[in-house]
This record gives sequence, structure tokens and C-alpha cells, in this order.
Amino acid sequence: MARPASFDREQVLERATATFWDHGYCATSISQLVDATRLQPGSLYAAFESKQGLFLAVLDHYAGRTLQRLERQLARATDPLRGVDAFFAELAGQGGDARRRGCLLVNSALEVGRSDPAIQAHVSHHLAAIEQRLCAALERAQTDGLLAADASPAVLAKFLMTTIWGLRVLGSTGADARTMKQVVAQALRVLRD
Amino acid sequence: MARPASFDREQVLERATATFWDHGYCATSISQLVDATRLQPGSLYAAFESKQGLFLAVLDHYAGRTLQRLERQLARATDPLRGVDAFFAELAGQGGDARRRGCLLVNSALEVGRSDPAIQAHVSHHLAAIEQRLCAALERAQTDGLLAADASPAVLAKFLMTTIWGLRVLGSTGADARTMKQVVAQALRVLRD
DNA sequence: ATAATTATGGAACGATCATTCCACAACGTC
DNA sequence: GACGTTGTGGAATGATCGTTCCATAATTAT
Repeated sequence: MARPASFDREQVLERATATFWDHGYCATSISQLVDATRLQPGSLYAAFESKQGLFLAVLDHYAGRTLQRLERQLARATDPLRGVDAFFAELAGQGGDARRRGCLLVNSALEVGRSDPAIQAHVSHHLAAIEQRLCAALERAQTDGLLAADASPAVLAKFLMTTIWGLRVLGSTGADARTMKQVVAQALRVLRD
Repeated sequence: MARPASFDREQVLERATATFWDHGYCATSISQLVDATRLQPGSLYAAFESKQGLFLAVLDHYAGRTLQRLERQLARATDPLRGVDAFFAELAGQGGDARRRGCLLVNSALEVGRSDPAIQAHVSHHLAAIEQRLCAALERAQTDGLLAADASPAVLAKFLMTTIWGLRVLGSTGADARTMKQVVAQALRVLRD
């Protein structure tokens, strides 16, 4: 009944993600997004409504992948605690640019979260999903006797989230993988004794 | 020999700090700074050269206060470990806006650190100073037998910095003081056992 | 007092911002 | 093949950005 869109939404989001991730929300201009996505302003606005709309779509896309990574590590591991270990090892071990860009969710929360309620809401929602998944893994570990009976999975999950955020900042200050692994080792001691 | 400046540099920096801290570097416009500092563009540029120059001065001013807070807690405490405790307690305990704004250094590192070398350099320098002070306290604690002999003060200091950063993010996601104290308690266990 | 020097206030600058608009092209339906 | 609909490319919009400039005010040294 009408002309179909000629671009691949997934690919556009991928490229927009990279651009926002590199420069931050404010410092990314529409013309940069036009260059990166190879869509003209008209098409961009038709598909995503506004710069903010595109950014929200980018956040959702990004968060989906992050949660998948966590799920994969938990599914692969022989027990939940080892799964958490593996997730953190991946976080600490990723190289160069991926490390230095930090986490798009965290960056966005700090840059515009407090002044843009919509962005704030999306970020909070996605971070909460990750925390809940961690908490569930810790509860499972406790049931299996891997975690001290008097420990609080909820508090520990919050602590792990805090560590993740700290690691993201650590990474973007230029720390190398070795340093990050040492820090992870310290943090994860809390789960063990 | 000439007309003296009629504004109080300290007060101008204070007001500019609040503005940048509230909105971030990019999202703060010169006209907002003019309103906040009650200085006209001409005077602002005469005194600080550029928006970036003003921001660098703000970073230095801010970092100085943070380091002073740490020094004060360490000086007041009966031993270095209690000093670190007190510093973290202060971090976790601060209320409302102060908590939700996060740390200006961290915010700036994530927002523009990777694309602005000058800002990056200032932030890194200030963060390193805090880390060094923490490390020195931990070394002192180890000498006094308060810290396990096989612990690494340098690694622990890095871990504490990571925790600080994580706490700043935690705070800006809207966590309350009670939650933050629980997280701090988990983190500081690493120093004890 | 007068001259020399510097801060002040505010207008003005070109550049770039996010967004809108429109003529045209491309496709599905009949 | 013609019609109706929707996406596309790109120019144009008004607003706001960081910065500069200049006439005037204010102060000190002579």
C-alpha cells in the first residue's frame, strides 16, 4: 500500500549507539547522527520522532544486549556464583575502546538523568533489571548453600551493581585490564567469606 | 594603576560549580553562567578565558574541597582505618541533592573526559591525589598492624576509589542514605578480614 | 586634576543546534 | 498502468550556542 522503509532499523540503532556512546548525549549532534546512520534528518525524525526518541531507542537496544550477556554467563556457568564471577571477569577483561567508553547507561544517568525524566526512567528500569537478575542468582546461590545463610542477596546485589558502576568509571579513567581484575578480585571476596 | 575587579573570585567559582554540577558541562550555557555568577560575558572571558577555562578552574576548586574533607576525617580519627570509615560514612550519609548530583569529577570524566584532553588531565590528576591519600592511610594502617600484612594498600586503595565512584552513581540513581550505608558496610568488610 | 589602565555591561557575531517542511521517488493496491 | 500512500533527500527555519568587541565606568599613579 505504500513505500517501505529502505533502512535496517537494527543497523541504524547500532550506528547511533556507537555515536552516542562515543560523544555523550548532548555532544552528539543530529548532523553527526545523519553521517553515522546515513539517514537524512527527515527519515530520522519520521522513524524516531526526535533526538531524545532515538536516544531512548538506543538505550533500550543497548540494555537488551547487556542483560543478554549476563544471562549467557549465568546459563553457561556450573553454579550461580561462578556465573557472577564470569560476568565480572568479562567486564574487567574487555579491552581498549570498549573499556574506555564506560557503560552507556551509567554515562547517560550521570549526564542527563537528573534533568531528563524520560531518560532517567529508561536508565533506571534497565539498571533495575540487571540488579534483579543478579539478586536472583545470589538467592539461588544461597539456597544451594554457596552463600552464607545470614547474607542478604538484595544488599549484595546492590553492592555488586555499585562495583559494576565503579568499574565502568575505572575503565574510562584509562585503567588497564590487570588493574580492573585486581579490583574485581577484592570486590568478589565479599561473596566468599 | 587600574580598576580592580569588583567580583569575588571564590564566590563566582562557587556559583559556577553549582551550575555545572547541576546540568553537566555541555548542557550548561554561557547565559546560564552569566545568570548564576552575575558576571557579564566580557568579565567572564576576561577572568577565565573560555567556558572550558572556567570549567577547569571549577574542577580544581571542587577537587580541593573534596581532598580537604578526606584530610579532615583522617586527621580527626583515632586511627587511619576509622578515618576511612568516617570518610565513607560522610559520603553515604549526605542527603538529597548533594547525593543525587553525584561527584563532579566523575560526572565530568564520563561526559567529556574522553573527548577533551585538558579536562581529562585535570580530572585524572585530582582523582589520583585522592587515591594516593587513601593509599597512604592504608599503608599507615598496615604498619600499625590494623591491616593484614599480606594485603596490598595500592590495590585496596584502587578498590576504594572504585567503590566511591560506584557510590556516586548509586546516589545519582536516587538511592537513599540507608541503602548507601549498607553498600558501604559491604565494601569496607574488605579492609577487615 | 589628569593620564593611564583595566573592568564592566551589553550588543553583535558567525556557527551550529534541533527541528520542520516540501518536492520527488518508490512501492503496494486496484 | 494509474492511484494512493509513505519514505527520501536536502534546503530552510528560528533559536541558541560560545565568543568577540566596544563604548563607558571606575580606579590608581603621577
